[in-house]
Amino acid sequence: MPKPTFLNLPPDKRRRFVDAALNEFALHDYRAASVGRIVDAVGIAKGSVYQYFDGKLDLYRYLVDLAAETKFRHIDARLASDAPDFFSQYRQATFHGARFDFSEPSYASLLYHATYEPSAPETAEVSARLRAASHAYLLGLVDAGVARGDLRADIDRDMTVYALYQLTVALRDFLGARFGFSFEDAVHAGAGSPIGDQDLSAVLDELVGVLRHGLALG
Amino acid sequence: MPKPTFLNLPPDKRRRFVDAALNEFALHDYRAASVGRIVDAVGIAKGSVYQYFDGKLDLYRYLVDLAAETKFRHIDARLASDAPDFFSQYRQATFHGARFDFSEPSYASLLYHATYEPSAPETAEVSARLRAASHAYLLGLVDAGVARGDLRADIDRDMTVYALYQLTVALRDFLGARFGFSFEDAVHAGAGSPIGDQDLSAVLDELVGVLRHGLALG
Amino acid sequence: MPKPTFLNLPPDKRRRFVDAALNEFALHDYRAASVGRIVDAVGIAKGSVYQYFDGKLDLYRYLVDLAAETKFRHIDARLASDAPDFFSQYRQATFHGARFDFSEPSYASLLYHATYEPSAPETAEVSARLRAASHAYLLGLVDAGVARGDLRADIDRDMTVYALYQLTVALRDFLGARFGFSFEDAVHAGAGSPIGDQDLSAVLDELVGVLRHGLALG
Amino acid sequence: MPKPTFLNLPPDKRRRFVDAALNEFALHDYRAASVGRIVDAVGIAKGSVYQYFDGKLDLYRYLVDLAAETKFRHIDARLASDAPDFFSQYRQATFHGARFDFSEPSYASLLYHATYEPSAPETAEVSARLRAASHAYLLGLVDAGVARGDLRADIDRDMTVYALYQLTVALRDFLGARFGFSFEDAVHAGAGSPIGDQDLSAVLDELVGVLRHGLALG
DNA sequence: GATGAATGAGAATTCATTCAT
DNA sequence: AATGAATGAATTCTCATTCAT
Repeated sequence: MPKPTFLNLPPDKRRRFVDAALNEFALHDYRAASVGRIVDAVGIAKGSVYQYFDGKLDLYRYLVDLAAETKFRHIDARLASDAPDFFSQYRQATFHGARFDFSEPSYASLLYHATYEPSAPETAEVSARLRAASHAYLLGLVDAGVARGDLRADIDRDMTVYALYQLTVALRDFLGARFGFSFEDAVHAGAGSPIGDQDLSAVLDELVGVLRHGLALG
Repeated sequence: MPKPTFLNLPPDKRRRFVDAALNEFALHDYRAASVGRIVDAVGIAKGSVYQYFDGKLDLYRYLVDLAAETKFRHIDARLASDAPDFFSQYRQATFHGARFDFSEPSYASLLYHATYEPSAPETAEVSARLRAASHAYLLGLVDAGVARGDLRADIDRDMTVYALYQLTVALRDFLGARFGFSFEDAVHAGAGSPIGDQDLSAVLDELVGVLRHGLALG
Repeated sequence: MPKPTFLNLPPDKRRRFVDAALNEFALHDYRAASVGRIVDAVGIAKGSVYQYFDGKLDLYRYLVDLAAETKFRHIDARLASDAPDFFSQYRQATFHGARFDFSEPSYASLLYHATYEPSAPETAEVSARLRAASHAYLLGLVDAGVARGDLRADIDRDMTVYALYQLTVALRDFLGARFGFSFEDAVHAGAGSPIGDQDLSAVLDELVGVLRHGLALG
Repeated sequence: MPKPTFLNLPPDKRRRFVDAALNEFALHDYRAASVGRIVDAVGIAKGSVYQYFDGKLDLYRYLVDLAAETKFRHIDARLASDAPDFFSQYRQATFHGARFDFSEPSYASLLYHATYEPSAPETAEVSARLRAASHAYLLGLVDAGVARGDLRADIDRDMTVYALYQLTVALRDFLGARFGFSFEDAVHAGAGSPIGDQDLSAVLDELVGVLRHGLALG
């Protein structure tokens, strides 16, 4: 948890600090991220970080939570309120999630790292929390879909959630590969929507198609 | 690439070295893995590592390639030769892949780390090569499936491969979560097949069912 | 020396500050004591300490002097006025000193630290002054004892004082060891007289016996 | 415990390292002692210290043990073998102990610090071991004295040991005060016997006299 | 008078790599 | 071929003190 000192900071300074920290953790995983580089980038003293947070892990935890909340809020704010079926709901959420990732590549990369972070045992709890939040979100979607009759009632809910989660996360890599886009570069370059909505829509159509009907012929 | 010195090593010594190194990289990601711990485990001098390999990265590259080849060979050797359809082929490959992971948890953990390794920029190429090999393997399966008429002809081949790849890799986590199994513990404990063939089969049936027919009702 | 700011403080606030500071220096030696922990305990700003005192050393000096004066006053107030002999005088002073230590473990621990404080060169002068005060006190006792004929006239007065001083200070450790008592715990727990007057008397009888007649047989 | 690396060091280099470390811990207590200053003095890399020892605490432990053993050995080697009475035994041991302290002021100061070291909780065990060794040594002397009839049979053995211990340790300060001698200066200046045997003997005669017959007249 | 954010030198420790033997 | 001691840059974290508000 950030200390009061951090919360009392002038908004501009706080923003510059968060941006630099975000950048560092987007470009390097937990172990490789360096407190020294962050303070150099912001132009403050090393000790200040420890006035703001309890230490590197505390800062990391804050950033991951911040990124997750921001992304979820971004998505929720854009979901159509008229209840469509499960697949279009998932499609919408994924669409806006991807758009968020493009516009905020630092958040996206941080979350990606955090998802697979094995670089330090002390981060396990952070990763677990992040996964749990995503799973809960998807489980809600799936259960509603089953209730509404969009999904087969006999599916293994946990496995379905796992599959959806993995496919959604993997979208990042797939889009990168297909459209020659690198989130790492984007972290340096700042935002920019390098993949058009049309392209993104096409990919999602394909993905949702597979999810809906499977791969088998007929 | 291993230096000649390494290849000329007495097989037993070489094996002990590989085992210890495997263990280290299974338990820690690239950055966190320690050359010192490896030499301590084997009981050789630190300098020897640099007589065998160009450095930590070179050793890592060697181990990842070794693990990948070993796993692929293990799977290929067990695939039924009479041509089944795509889904049963994928099911078989995945089944034997999982069995391999259980019996060789060090290889499995190393490969898992390598798949998501972002801890050091210098490992990017190793990870990329590993992914490329897996993709090529799956792409072969998919193309054959399309040719044979098992799969719809209009699917996006790359996306299909991506999806299969992710779901296959994620199986590790899913099985761990469902059956309370930890690969990290297994690395310490040695082999042992903690999940019965029946349980594994049930999970794969479910997964293949989804892949075949999708999630939608009717 | 405390600055006027400190002396003008509302008595209650001043007391709370002194208590917290006492506690800190009782639990840690000079180097290890933390200004930050003190202000946290009192709930004031860090800068205030520097409005009250010139710095950590100045505060430490004040506390040591305060503790020494308080302890001496405590003892003097309880000494029987009818002049007994030297040994019963020393016995009385030591008895009340020990009682003071039990009832004010923070003062006691601070003084103990200060007696042996080598953790920072800048505290040397404080320790020296503390010793000098104790020595002067004991020297008065000894000289009176010689004058009165309680003590041999040919003793080395300085050495006698040194011996008395050391034995008195060491009493703390001895009582702790014998009765399983920890001043550090007492600092946390608050006062309480964990060693009964009877036990204390028995120990002092023994000590005074040795001082009086020595260790030799017959 | 020193690592093999340290034990395999060329004697000269090892000696230079020990000397520098001894100096550092003689001049500063555990907390205040700086690994950095030691390596600067020896002219080696910081990392080397961690090739030799597990860390600062391990090094400290080694030095304290070394100093204690060296001092005990020094004393034991000089004790007259013909069994005198308790008091002359104690006198001899103390005499040679003091001579050792003068000739090896670094050892002496280190041991003095270690005796009263409260500067870090992690050193508690080292101090406790040091005290225990001294107490055991003195207890042996006392028990033999009682058995031989040199000491009264009704003395409190533990208290007697405590008293002897304190007085012996305190001799350092007393001699310093009486003869204007500073161990800290001596650590810088190197050895030299600043106090003649005659002076030392006179002090010890006085001390032993008090121990033997007490302070009381007649 | 009080505040508390900023400072920055200093601490211990790690570890891949080198190279003389 | 093997050794293993030496390196030194890099890491996180601490804390008394200052000073603008």
